[in-house]
Amino acid sequence: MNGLNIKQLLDEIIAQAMQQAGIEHPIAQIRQSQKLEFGHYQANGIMAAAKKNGYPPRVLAQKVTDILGDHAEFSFEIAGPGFINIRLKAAFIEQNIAQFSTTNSTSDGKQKTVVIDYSAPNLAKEMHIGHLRSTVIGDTAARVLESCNHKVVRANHVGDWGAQFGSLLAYLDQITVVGEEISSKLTDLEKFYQSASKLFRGDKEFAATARQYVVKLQSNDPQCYYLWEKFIGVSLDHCQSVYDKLNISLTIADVKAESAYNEDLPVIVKILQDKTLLTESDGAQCVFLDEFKGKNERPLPAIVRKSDGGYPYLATDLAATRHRSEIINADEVLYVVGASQQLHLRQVFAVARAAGFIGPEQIFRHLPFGLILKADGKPFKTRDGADVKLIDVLNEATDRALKLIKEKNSSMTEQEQLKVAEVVGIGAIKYAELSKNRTTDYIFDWDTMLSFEGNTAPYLQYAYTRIRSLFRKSSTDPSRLTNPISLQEDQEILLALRVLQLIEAIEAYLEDYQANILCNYLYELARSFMSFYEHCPILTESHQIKASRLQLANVTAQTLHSGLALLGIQTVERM
RNA sequence: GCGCUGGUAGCUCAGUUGGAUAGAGCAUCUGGCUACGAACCAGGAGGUCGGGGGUUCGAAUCCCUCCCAGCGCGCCA
Repeated sequence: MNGLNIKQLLDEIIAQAMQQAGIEHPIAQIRQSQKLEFGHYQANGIMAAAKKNGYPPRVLAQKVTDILGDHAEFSFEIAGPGFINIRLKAAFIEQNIAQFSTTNSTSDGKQKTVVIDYSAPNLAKEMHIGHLRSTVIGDTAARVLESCNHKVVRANHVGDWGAQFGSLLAYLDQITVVGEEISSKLTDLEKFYQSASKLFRGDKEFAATARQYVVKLQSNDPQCYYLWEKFIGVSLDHCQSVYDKLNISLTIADVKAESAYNEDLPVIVKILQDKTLLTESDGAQCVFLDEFKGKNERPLPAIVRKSDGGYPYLATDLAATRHRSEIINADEVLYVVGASQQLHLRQVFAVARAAGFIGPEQIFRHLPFGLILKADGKPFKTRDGADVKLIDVLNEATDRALKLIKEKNSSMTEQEQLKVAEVVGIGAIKYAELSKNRTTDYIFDWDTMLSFEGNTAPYLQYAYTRIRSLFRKSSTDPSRLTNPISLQEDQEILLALRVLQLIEAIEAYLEDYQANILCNYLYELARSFMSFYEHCPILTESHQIKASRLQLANVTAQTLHSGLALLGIQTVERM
């Protein structure tokens, strides 16, 4: 974003004044104040600097504020042990809100190519609740980076290879009559998976056949390959329908499946061998790096080829690093993968670096996330121990939203109600996910997850509809508003300031891709609007005030809309 | 055993990298709808920040130690 970053501006102004006061390498430590009585922003760096230079903190603070003098845009006040509380003058906010635009983008000018590895369902299973986090978190990162004009490569590293496909293909072959359309057998995927795995467990003959199919698949047997391709196609279509319903920006074109790296696997091993990184251990080809220790301080291998000649997923992941580094030429690669994979990914990155697959300037980074748990702290499963299907969660969400809509607003057409239920229900799920700290486990409870009150997506969406309603009521076209915004009431000033802080939220988000920072920002924005809306009449005011407040409401709506869009959450005109 | 996470209000979670009297939502209590939309607003109550040491002007945050929970630690992905 290249809009005004107030925090950054203040950082420069205060640091410069500190320097003039005799501080070397000053750090102003500007923060948004927690309480209004401490101003809009505060500088916390005076005390540390004073300490370091042997001044009494308040004396230094005085010196700095004297240098700053009677500023046109800010007022400064010394408080407590040596804080400088900063207040923005209304005129300053008015002037900047007039230039505000949500479509401004990146600052530092450097466009990066960022690969984001996310979602990555296993095609041998139906998508379940466990896929929600990676999918939603990764999609947000993709949207935010794109909004900052970076080039984003979405990489959906789907599992489409390996032993678990043996029984599926054997079963598919068994139930398919020659000449019959295969996809008709796969209309109910869930039933298909269950039948296949039931046979695999209960029928020894079938299990043996299934194992043969694994071998056949790996040796590119034509019939087997044909079945596999069909199966993968149907399975991917199923995933895509979930993505569409969830409003995820992934498409079929973003799929780069595990099998896509099959031909690279021997090459990877060869390179490792040529670089003398390989050691044979118990028949397996391993890379031993000093930094990895297993149980009892034994060296921990990264196994790139198993003793049976097969390749483990570490080999595939290595091939993927090479592709992303050398072919895509990524500046940064983000892996949105569960926290339990941490050691694995550390090994992947370390081996890839040792082998030269990753250049020294390239950043490969794991963005871990925790588990979704039940209220009792155990992993989230159905009563009989099965995974909860993602599509069921989404349907439950829209059903609940629809029910609520029917209670609250029956004037909409059936079709509109359904549309709004989708937007509200799906928004609630995504927001519930994104508003929590990425790295920790969290409790999934239907009622809190699908709550439509308080700090939730519907609250933000509701704020948006209230604004849209204002424009309907007053028959005003927001794009025709050209009048300036005049800020009188505290609620107006705080709301306008919030709007201007969007850029700070985005930059804070990009530090560590913690979406809850964006959520918190949007929630505070919506709250500020609600407060303004209650306190400041709009449509009943004189022309000038009315126009100003409508203008302020309009930039708020734009900010809510584009902020929610970064999270992949939509808005509606009515709800 | 070793490593990585985490332990904050009754519940679910924040806490901008060391700042002021630790904040939200839900639940609970008190007010506010012949509506610029009450999916809301204004306010109250609720805390030994797992325990104990330490570092300093200042600690939920950094260090040490102990307790508890989750995850990971050679050929599943």
